[in-house]
Amino acid sequence: MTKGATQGAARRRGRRPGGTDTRAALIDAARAVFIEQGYDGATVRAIAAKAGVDAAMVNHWFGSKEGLFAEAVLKLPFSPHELAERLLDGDVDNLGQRIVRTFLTTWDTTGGGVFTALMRSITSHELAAHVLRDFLIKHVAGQVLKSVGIDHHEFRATLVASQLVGMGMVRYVAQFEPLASTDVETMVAAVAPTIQRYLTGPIS
Amino acid sequence: MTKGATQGAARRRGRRPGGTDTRAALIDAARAVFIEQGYDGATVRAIAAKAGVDAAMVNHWFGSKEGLFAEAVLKLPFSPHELAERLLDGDVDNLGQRIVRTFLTTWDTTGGGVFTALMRSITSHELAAHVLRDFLIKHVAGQVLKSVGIDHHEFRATLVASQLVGMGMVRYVAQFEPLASTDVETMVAAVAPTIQRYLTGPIS
DNA sequence: GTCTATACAACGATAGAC
DNA sequence: GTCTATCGTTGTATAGAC
Repeated sequence: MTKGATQGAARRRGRRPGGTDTRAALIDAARAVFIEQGYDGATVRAIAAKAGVDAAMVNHWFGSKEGLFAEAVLKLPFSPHELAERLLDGDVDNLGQRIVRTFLTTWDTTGGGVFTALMRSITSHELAAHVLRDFLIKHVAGQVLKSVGIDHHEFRATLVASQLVGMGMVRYVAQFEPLASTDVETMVAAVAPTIQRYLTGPIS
Repeated sequence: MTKGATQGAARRRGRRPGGTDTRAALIDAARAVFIEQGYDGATVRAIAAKAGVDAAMVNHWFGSKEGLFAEAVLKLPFSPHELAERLLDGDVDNLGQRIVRTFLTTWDTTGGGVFTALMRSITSHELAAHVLRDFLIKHVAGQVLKSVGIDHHEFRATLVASQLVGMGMVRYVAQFEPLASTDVETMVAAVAPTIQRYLTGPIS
């Protein structure tokens, strides 16, 4: 659209003059459209149109729609190493609070639409669930729980994930009130004890 | 819908002999296919084939695919009153346990695919989220929490929902191990205290 | 001159509508 | 059944960078 899809006359064939980065434009457009429409709802043509290029460019640069999806949506907007470090910076007894607070502020500021897109991808595209699982378990949960150093750390990790995912589903996707509009600190007070118990408390 | 007036004598041609109810057969088939494939994945043709009728019948009876979806999926064969009664049959101190156990045994026996379908509908179909929310909050959560009789019952209800939805997402949709394979009683031991605190404990 | 990023046309499949 | 629209994808000619 604003990207200069058709600048007055018909788009010219051939290589564009220097500086344009079709690949990056496609990733930006794909992120937006996948977020809005979901994997199946997003069409290659719509993404290409938003990027101001031809649909064939998707196959040229990413091989397929699925390749573009992997590049655009599954490359999350945060560094797992940074995240783990930030969570571990402090007392283990407050880890639950930091996790809930970080989770909510992160997704609140990104608008929640990204989280919805992620859930939509997971529910409709088996590949996404697998990739996300490996990513989370290996790079975030693994690092954090190794530092906590306690038994059943894999089970505890999935328990933590369950409460966080559910909180995101209710807050961002389904938007059940009043939870969807509850301020972050109230949420921390309510949910952090749950996370803390899953991390370091008795679970059986 | 756009039916009713046209189901008289004008539709004689091709009508099946005695007793068969194409409309009901379509709803049954649609329920199964929508559950299995999600809204986008379910095709009108597949539904019609399962019902043993022509695809044109969908348009005839329900106007469109979306009309059929509304009739089939959003009217679940589900008794909220029964559910609420079953949950309330016992001590309030064990309510968390009963909720987790009922949730898991219900969805475990239906295979988990149904839960996935529900989440898929919610994430991809805004209408479904609204209808489901009203349904749950009004008929199930409302009744249960009124009996518990405590402050902030709406907030508590959404907190409970968040843990249950998240547990289902991890167990049935994303299938994160080991939670996905953990037996029901171990899950109850781990998660019930969370639910119980959301219901009757301090949350702020 | 060579390479390649690009646009365009068209294909086969498949959907919902009529 | 047929029609029409649209999907993801592929083949190919070409404009421009190097």
